[in-house]
Amino acid sequence: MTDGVVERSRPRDRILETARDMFHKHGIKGVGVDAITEAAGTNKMTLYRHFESKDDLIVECLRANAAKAGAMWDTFEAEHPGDKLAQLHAWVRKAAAMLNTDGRGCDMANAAAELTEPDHPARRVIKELKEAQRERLVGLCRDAGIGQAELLADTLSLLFEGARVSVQTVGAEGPSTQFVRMAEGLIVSFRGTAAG
Amino acid sequence: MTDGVVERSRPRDRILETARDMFHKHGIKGVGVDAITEAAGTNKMTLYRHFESKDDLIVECLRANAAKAGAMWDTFEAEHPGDKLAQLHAWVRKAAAMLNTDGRGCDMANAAAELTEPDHPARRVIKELKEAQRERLVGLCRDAGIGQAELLADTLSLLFEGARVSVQTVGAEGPSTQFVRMAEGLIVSFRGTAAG
DNA sequence: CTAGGGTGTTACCGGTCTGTAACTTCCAGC
DNA sequence: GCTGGAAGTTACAGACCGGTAACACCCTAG
Repeated sequence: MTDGVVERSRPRDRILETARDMFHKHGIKGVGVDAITEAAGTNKMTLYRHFESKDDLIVECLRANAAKAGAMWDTFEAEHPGDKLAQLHAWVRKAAAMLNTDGRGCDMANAAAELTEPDHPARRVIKELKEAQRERLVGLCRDAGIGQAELLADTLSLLFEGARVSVQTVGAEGPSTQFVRMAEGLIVSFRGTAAG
Repeated sequence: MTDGVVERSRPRDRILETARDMFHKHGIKGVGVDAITEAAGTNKMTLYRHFESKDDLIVECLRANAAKAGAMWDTFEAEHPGDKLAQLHAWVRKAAAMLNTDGRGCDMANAAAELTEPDHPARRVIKELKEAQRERLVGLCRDAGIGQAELLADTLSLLFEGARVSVQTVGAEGPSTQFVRMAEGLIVSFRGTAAG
């Protein structure tokens, strides 16, 4: 078991953290609540005292993931204060780094692939959080002075999403190795036509 | 139940077809063998006479999917014989059409998201089939006289893959609506630098 | 008509799943 | 030291899972 995040903290936090890790590694339907609580060093009753159901736990995990991703954006601003173009390049580098360090794709995309029920509570939060991320990337492109900010942001976003999928299907030595080149080329290309 | 593909044909074919449909709609772990056989108008014993295990059935479904996708490529050649560039544009149109008619992503990508065991038999065939598809797209780009054929093919491939994921997470009205524009723009751009 | 293979039926195995009940233990605040 | 709430423990319910055994059936090839 490499899933033993059992530091001493409040049981709810340990459950949430452990669940995030295990859902990410093994998929949502690939992990039972028993396995989560055991790895978290607690028990099932405690889980159900803090979360209404497994579905509720899933939703909370997705929100926690989004919060962590949001914190990543703040580091871009901190490292390149005011320089939006540099932040965009930082995003590209960070994205590429994730492709090489994590063989699993985006948790939200994976969750959407697994949870097919149209009215599953996770589906609406996935949509909501993905849309928020898109807004953030669009804003970055726009503030970087790029004309067709939406189009560039969407293109970069789809490229990254596709690269994560590609890593999961053919591995990190496949088409995803070209991600940085693709992304940087796109940014250059869009900057060229930036008739603001 | 909309999963009733119960035309009269040999049980093995019905099982395979039904399983493909149900795996696609509900995910692999979201469908049990009982549900498949019932929808296929047969029973579990017959399934296990034709397939070694559920995993074996999964693999056969993926291969059948790939075969169907392969047939699609043949229609491009049939509709635009010899004209590789026209075939490439046909691929773009076909890809875009799939984004609007099918809210679920690529079966292989979804399977890779669900089947996390590193040595799952499906993983190697997913990789193998995806690599074959890549070869086909690279070949098309190259025969269309595009200089950096591999890079264009990989870029288009990642874009499409990402668009399918996007449809699954935020819906068909999200960034995927721009797929054709992105793809066509890329082809134009790569054709411009086609220093053959 | 008959033989035999493909198919259908029923029942079952052992395991796992989410979720709950009833009870005990621990520990911090007063 | 006492108390109250949070956490742990055990057992269980009810459903579903993949997979198998034993047997009855039907339909076609000879």
